[in-house]
Amino acid sequence: MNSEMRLRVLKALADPTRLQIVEMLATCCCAEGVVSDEGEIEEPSAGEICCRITGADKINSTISHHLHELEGAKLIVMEKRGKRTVCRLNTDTVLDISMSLGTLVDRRLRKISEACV
Amino acid sequence: MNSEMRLRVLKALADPTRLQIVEMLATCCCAEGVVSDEGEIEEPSAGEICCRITGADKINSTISHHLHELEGAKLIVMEKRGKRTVCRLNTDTVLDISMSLGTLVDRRLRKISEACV
DNA sequence: CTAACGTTTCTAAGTGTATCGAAATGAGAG
DNA sequence: CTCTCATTTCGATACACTTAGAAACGTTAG
Repeated sequence: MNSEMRLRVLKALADPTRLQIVEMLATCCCAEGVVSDEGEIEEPSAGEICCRITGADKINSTISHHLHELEGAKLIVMEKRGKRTVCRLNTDTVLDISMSLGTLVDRRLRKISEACV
Repeated sequence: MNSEMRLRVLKALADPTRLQIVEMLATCCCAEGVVSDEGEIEEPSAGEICCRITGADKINSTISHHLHELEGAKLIVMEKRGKRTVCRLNTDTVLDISMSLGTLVDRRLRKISEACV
């Protein structure tokens, strides 16, 4: 990850709504691979994310804007499925930025980071 | 680190000038404990940081503002020494935010994080 | 004491960005 | 095709933040 992208990721995370979306995607479905009754991985649509964040029943332009901001920073992946647009966390980018910050200050993390590559 | 503080740290890092300051403090002096000729750890003053970032010979209000923003996010520690104000990185906060993001997506990091406490 | 130095505070200007309502788009249902 | 639903795009407003210059502040040197 180059310097420009690192800044973009940090800017994307530095907003309360967007951070909330990322945390929600991380805990509720993608990281652990939660499986639905039908045996498929649950991936919330933009509208469902909006519902959980704001309580509104329909997606609004604000959440749509934030989702595309996160997509631009490669923090999430969006995929059109019929009428819906499903979203999942891009765990690679989250790990990248975490390691990028951690290796600034800790030699042990630097070794772990190298070992993970 | 609570949610409010996490957001403040991310906002502090999500600015090119401030990120540059943090990276500079991490690489040039504090993380490795670089030692000066006099046998003391080198801690740059606000003016020296400004010089390295902007090339200006004197500190300007913009850099001063950014330094206090970083201090408010506990990313750096500022200490008055006579006329100078020396700065050093607060490695604990950098590690905290790194782990906070990493543990969102990776079980292995969660274990490392627990082991480090 | 005064002068010089490093830094901070104040004030103002300009930029960026979050937010919202309304209109537009696109896909599926009937 | 028409209607509905999920989402995006557009346009406008409001707020926060970066930046910069000038003045003020505290400290050290002479």
